[in-house]
Amino acid sequence: MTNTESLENVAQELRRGVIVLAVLSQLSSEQYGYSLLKLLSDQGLEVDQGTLYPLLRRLETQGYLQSVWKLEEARPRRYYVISAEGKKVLPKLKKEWAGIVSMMEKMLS
Amino acid sequence: MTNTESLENVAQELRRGVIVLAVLSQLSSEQYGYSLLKLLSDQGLEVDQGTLYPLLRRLETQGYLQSVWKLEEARPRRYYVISAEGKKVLPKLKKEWAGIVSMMEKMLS
DNA sequence: CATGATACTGTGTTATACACAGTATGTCAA
DNA sequence: TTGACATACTGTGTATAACACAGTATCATG
Repeated sequence: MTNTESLENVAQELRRGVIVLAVLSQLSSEQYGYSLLKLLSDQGLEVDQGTLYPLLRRLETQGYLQSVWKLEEARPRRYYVISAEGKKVLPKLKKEWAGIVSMMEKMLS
Repeated sequence: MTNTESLENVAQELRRGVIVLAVLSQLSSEQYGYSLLKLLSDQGLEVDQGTLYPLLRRLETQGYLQSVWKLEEARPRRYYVISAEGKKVLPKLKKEWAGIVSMMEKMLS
């Protein structure tokens, strides 16, 4: 493992934590996996397919997301939206995040 | 798994990511495991022993930390400090972190 | 002297990210 | 029209890491 790879790993760990929050926050409007992937990367969060798709399924299993297959479009797509449960959790997560940010601000200064 | 537990899990994921950055930033001055544990929790970051100790060993293996046993004190303690490699990586991680924070700020607004 | 805080090691389990492979359709330019 | 590339998803295997849990032992203090 090279040094740059190793740094990349640690930096990755940092980014990893926010993926769930990012996904939940973006799914207030309906998205399918691939469009969400693009939406996130547009905003600066690069997520691998092999990470996002399993994550979506996991969050659905945990009840934070709902999904439907839409077959009427050109190409069949599985659309995800935040669920009622997810909507309850999201503001709590945002608060948690704000807390982390201000904590780290103090710690790093 | 109850709902509160489940929320706790997701919130935990969020916190998890910053632990490495927090640890590296705090180890500019020498600390032993337990004192670091207290130092972090004083600043609002609760980390489990079973998480912190393995993490310290891991970061040492990866070359970001150095450690020495100090036996001369009342009780033998393993002291950790950031290594030269760690000092190179830390500012890069801080930048990465700043990037994540501003990205999430946009995403959540 | 008992109790709780301190201080560490080690193991097993589970969850998770990610790599990798595979499938298939749409689009567009040469 | 065909080849390449983007789109869009599923599924499996593996390495890693957090965390629970257990165990050990010393120090401080009421």
